[in-house]
Amino acid sequence: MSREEDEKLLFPSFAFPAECFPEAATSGGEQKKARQRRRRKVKPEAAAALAGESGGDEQAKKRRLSDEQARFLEMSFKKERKLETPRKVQLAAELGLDAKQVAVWFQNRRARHKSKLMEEEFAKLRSAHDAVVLQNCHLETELLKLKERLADVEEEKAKLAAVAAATTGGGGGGGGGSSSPTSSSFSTVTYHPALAGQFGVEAAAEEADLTYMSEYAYNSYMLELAAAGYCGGVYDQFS
DNA sequence: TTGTGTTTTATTGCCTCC
DNA sequence: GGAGGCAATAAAACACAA
Repeated sequence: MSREEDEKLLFPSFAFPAECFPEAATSGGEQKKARQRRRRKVKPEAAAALAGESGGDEQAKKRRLSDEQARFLEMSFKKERKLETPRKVQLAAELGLDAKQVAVWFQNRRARHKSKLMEEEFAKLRSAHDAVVLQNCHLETELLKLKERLADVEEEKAKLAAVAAATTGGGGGGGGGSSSPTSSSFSTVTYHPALAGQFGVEAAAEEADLTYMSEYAYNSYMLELAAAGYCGGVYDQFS
């Protein structure tokens, strides 16, 4: 399985944007490609060295470090990520290893550390991304509810206008001063004249923008509506 | 036991810095 | 130009399920 396939399996629905990898976008990217193109074999002399000078019998080709050695190196790594030469030589002497082995161990340890950090960073980015997707979903739902409510209000408005036209046209001053409009199907909402303009033609475009509002802006908008007396179940949480 | 996946140790080639 | 770092990779060592 190739590395790319592997990564797709691990991170199926996520791709870092190109700007996350400035080096890949510049000559560094070419560098990387060149490196990937490279295919090498272990040189015969290196292979022989690995097999041991005595003809490569039972002599271990790769010697695993003892637990003690590994623990000691790990402690050193916690103290300092990179070794000055004298410290490297000292460590090697203390552990009975080659200075080169110590250098290689630190090199590999730094690589592991870096990859772990990247995994953590990836996890953080993914959870932030998921949170934004979720919030977007909530906002879309809210938008739908608002649109339904708007339609109801428009309908009520039309009915009231029709009633008003009928009564004024008939000439009679039909009894009593209190004329606050009410709604049978939308009784928790007080239709506020000051808001009438907001729910006209421009309102549709304005509402569409809700989808892209930040949570803060969205909440502020809802608070404004609540303060203006435009209250309903949907807005209860904001008032 | 064996096939397979993962981890660890080591090498190679390129780059940067002094 | 040599030393040291890094990315990519090879291959041994190890873990473990079947």
